[in-house]
Amino acid sequence: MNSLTEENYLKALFNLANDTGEVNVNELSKSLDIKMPTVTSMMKKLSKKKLVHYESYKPLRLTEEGKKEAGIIIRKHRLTEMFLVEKMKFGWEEVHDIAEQLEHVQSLIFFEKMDELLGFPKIDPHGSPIPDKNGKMIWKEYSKLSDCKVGESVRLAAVINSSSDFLKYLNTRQMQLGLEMKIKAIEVFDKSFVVTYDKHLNETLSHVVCERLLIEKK
Amino acid sequence: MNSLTEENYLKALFNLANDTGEVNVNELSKSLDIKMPTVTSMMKKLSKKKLVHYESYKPLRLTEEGKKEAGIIIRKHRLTEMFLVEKMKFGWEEVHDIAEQLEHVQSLIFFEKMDELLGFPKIDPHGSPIPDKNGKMIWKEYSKLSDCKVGESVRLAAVINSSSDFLKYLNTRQMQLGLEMKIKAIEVFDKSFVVTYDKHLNETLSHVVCERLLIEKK
DNA sequence: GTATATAGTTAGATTGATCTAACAAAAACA
DNA sequence: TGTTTTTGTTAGATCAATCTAACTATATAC
Repeated sequence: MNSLTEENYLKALFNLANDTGEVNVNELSKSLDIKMPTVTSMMKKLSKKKLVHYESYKPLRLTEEGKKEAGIIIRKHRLTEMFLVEKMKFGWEEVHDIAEQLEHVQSLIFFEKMDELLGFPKIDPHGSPIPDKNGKMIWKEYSKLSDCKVGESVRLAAVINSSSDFLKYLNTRQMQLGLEMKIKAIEVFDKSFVVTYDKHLNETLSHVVCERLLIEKK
Repeated sequence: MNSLTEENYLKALFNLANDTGEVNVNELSKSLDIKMPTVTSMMKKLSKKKLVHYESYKPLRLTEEGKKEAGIIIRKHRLTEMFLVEKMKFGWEEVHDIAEQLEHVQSLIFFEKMDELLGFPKIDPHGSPIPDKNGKMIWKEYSKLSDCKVGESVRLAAVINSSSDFLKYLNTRQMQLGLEMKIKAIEVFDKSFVVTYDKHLNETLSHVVCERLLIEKK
């Protein structure tokens, strides 16, 4: 059994891991807002528990067991977010903070029941995949809207870094997952996009926004 | 903000309080399975936070503020139990342990949403009253089945000390809140009751069981 | 009403999670 | 390549929550 604190370290390691699965102590420290010496000592502890590969001055890596544990926590988080949106009628911009607390509930049956009531969803309200019971998660390869070209028709599949402010911004523009839109123009000087969807005929999206919108091409 | 640990002490104090609101250090220690010196030091801490009246060698009492905080935790616990039973289809014998974890979630809006979805229930699945947002709770005065007489017709209104084993015992006998039954006989030697309800024409209930069943007379 | 048992407190140690200060290694820079 | 900056580690302190051992006050019992 891992402590709540340990769970937070595992989750952060999982989320920060780059393509090779490596995370620096400094990144982790910043992400958790915990000073580096504290992080180092926790890494030694998790290393002793065989959850993290730790060697002095080397980048951190989760072990297979560590990945599994982290994946299960993320599973709990995302199932909870889905439950909050689908069954409790919260907005997608409200659920992150609540899920952050519920993800530490130990009762497995609680989350299995959620899963069942939701019909075993594969993605959360922000389009992120929900890991299976073994913590395994399958990432679908989406493109960023910012990498698309003029004239393309796309479907909004997921959002990156789903902060409340960003999601509220999308809400005010009636943008939600599944939305189909067409790229009318791309401004050269600031890389902003002009798109059309539903009743929005000329909505301008800044480059910052387009980088956070993941889409499927139609 | 109180720590999870502090919340557990407050809740225990609330639940153990007798009619005068007093609790002994020893009782609290046993109830929480925490040694007495630890309890003493926590009481000094909560006293500094104005949540408990503490004087050396005197019984403990929650302050008004302490009662409020404790009441709110119990509100969260009982709303959660109700939600788990009504909306997530758990059995009443399964929900205590899960609610024990969820009651520490800080998000107030989460519990207000539960309350709303449940239609603002006044009692939990075991018949215990749900405190209001200020932690205030109104106890209805019920009788114990064990205090009733032969021939009386009663309605099951609540159960005391709703341990999983006890509730499973009731389940196997198709006993649930609202059940109407008639007392056919009381055995003198062991104070067991013979009752009739639904299709059960001669169900025998031990004295221990009858003491845990709270009823309204019809 | 003294002796004994029970309940409660004090003192001091331990563990987990954090910090700061000081130092060491690795990376970036010039 | 040598210096500076950034990153990471070690050592030691602090705080919350727990414990045991030893002591004290209150309650119970004869």
